[in-house]
Amino acid sequence: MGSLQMGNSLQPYRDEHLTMEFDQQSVKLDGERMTLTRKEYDLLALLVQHAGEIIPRDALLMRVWGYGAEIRTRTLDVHVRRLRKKLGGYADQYIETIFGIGYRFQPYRAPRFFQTVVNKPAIAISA
Amino acid sequence: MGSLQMGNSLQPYRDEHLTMEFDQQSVKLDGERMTLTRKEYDLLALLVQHAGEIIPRDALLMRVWGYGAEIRTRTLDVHVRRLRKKLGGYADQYIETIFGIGYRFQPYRAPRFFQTVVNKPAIAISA
DNA sequence: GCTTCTTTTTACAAAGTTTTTACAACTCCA
DNA sequence: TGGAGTTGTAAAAACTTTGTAAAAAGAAGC
Repeated sequence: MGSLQMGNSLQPYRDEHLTMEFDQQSVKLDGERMTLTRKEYDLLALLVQHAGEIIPRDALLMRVWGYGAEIRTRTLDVHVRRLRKKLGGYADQYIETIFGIGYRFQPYRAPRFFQTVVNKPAIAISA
Repeated sequence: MGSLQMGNSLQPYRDEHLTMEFDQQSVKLDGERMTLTRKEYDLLALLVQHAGEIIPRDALLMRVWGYGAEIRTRTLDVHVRRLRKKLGGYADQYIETIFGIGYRFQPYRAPRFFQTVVNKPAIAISA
């Protein structure tokens, strides 16, 4: 408990093109540092930390923005868009839209056959 | 916002070709993930959860759509059709029309001779 | 004050889903 | 076997959700 970074000392994420070191807040795409704004980083980090799992919009808005269910906003969509832009050609590969539910980050070339990760719920976080 | 499932942590359904995990909202046909829309999923889930039992139209319209008896609509038929399409060659095996009453989901190769399952009423749910 | 960068909102377009419509095909029973 | 009632089906319409560009609002530094 009571650590400076509240429970964010997670293992780095690493795949063919993307690496993300949570303790340094550094993200690299094909070796080049991606400069993300605070919200962009928070959003990507949350998605990546639950790679392979669907995260509902409610949950993203709650965890990244602190918004409750009553708030109606498009800021999540706009941030997803900017993340995708910065991810360039890999955008579609990485950030998947689950219509009517939310988004899912998929590790590079994660086989599409296995849509969910073993031993983890399909919907990772609830709002 | 999206009301997907309310506390339905039921046992998964599993047979020769079809598996359905209610807590993950995942449906697989011969190992391949079936992508269903919300209403399609809700409808199939209700039918599968009462496999072998007839569910009247009224009950389906009430439980999946919240419609009362006074509402006249063909949306149930259309959704059944789309489910059957996605079930491919197994459609007739799985989703049975009970003329004048409703529909019944039958487990794969469930014997047609026994029209009702032991210890269960022929008509599962009432509206 | 201005300037720059970030975030949110607005307004509309695009995509996806659900319902209705219209008619064809089927079932049941007098 | 004929016809009323029920279900199947394709296509259109209605509706909902997501994508996108641009403007507005907010925050931090000079």
